[in-house]
Amino acid sequence: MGTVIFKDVYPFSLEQTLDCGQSFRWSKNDDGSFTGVVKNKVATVSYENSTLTVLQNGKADEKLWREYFDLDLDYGGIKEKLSKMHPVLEEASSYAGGIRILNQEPFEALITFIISQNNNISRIKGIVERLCENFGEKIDDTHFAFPTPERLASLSVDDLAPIRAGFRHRYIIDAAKRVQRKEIDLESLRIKDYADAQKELMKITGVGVKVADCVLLYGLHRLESFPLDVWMKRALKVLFDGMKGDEFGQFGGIAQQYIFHYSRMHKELFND
DNA sequence: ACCCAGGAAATTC
DNA sequence: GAATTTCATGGG
Repeated sequence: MGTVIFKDVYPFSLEQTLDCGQSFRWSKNDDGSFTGVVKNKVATVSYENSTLTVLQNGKADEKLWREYFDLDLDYGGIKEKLSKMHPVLEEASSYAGGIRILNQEPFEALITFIISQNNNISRIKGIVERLCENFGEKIDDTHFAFPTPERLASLSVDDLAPIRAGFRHRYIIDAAKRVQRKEIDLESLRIKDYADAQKELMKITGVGVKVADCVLLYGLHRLESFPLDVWMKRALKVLFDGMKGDEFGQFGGIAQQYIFHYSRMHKELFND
C-alpha cells in the first residue's frame, strides 16, 4: 500500500468532485472517504483540514493523483473570475466551489459518456460497474480496471448483454473499434482546434455534440468545453437569461460544473 | 402505471 | 433541411 498526502488543498470537496456526474466509478464510505479505481489502482481518498490523503494499492504515485485531482490549477483564482461574470454564477461558485475537473482517462470518459446518453446517473453507475466486472482486469476481490479499447473492440454487440445498456451497446463497440484501430487518436485532441476535436469525436456512432464536449472536458481537460445537457439548457434559460455556453470563456467547463451541481441540488428553481 | 434520464440516430414531414 | 419519433432499461 502507498500513501500520498497533499497539504493546503483548497478550495476542494470530495463529495462535490466525485459525486457530481463527471466520474461514475467512486462510491462513498461511511466515514466520508471515497473509494474508486483509477487506471489499475484502487484508492481510498479522504479530505480534512485542507489535506487530501490518498491510500492506494501499489507504490505511491504522487504525480498520478496530483494530475487526477487537478491540484496544480488555481481554482481559487478561477472562482473569483467566474464570480464576476454573473450574479447567479457567483452564487453557484460559492455553493459548488469545491469541485475540481478530474483528469480521467480519455477512453474511459468516451465510453462512460456514451453510456450516459438519455440515462440517469445512478443507472449509469450500475452499467459502468458491470462493464468493468465483466471485461476489465481484476485488481482485487471487488475491484476491476476499466476495460481496454482492445478488449472491448474484440467483443460483439451481444457480448455486452450482461451490462444492460440497451441501444448503446453498438455505440460502445463502434467507439472501441475506432480507438483500437487508431482511426481516432484521443491524445491528439488535447491540442487540436476545439471544433475539429469535436468533429473528430462525432465520427463515432453514438457521439453527438454533448457527449463529445464531455469527453473533451473530463477526459482531455479542455476546460473551455461547456456541455449542454437537459439540466444546463434549463439553467441557462431560467437562471442566465438565455446566455450561451460559449460565453463563459476559457474556464467555461468549470463554470458549467458549478452550475450543473448547483442546479441539481436546487430542483425547486425549475418548478415552473 | 407513469414519467424521465448529463442524447443521438432514424424516420417523417 | 428541420421537426418528431424511436431507441433499452430501470430509478423514482
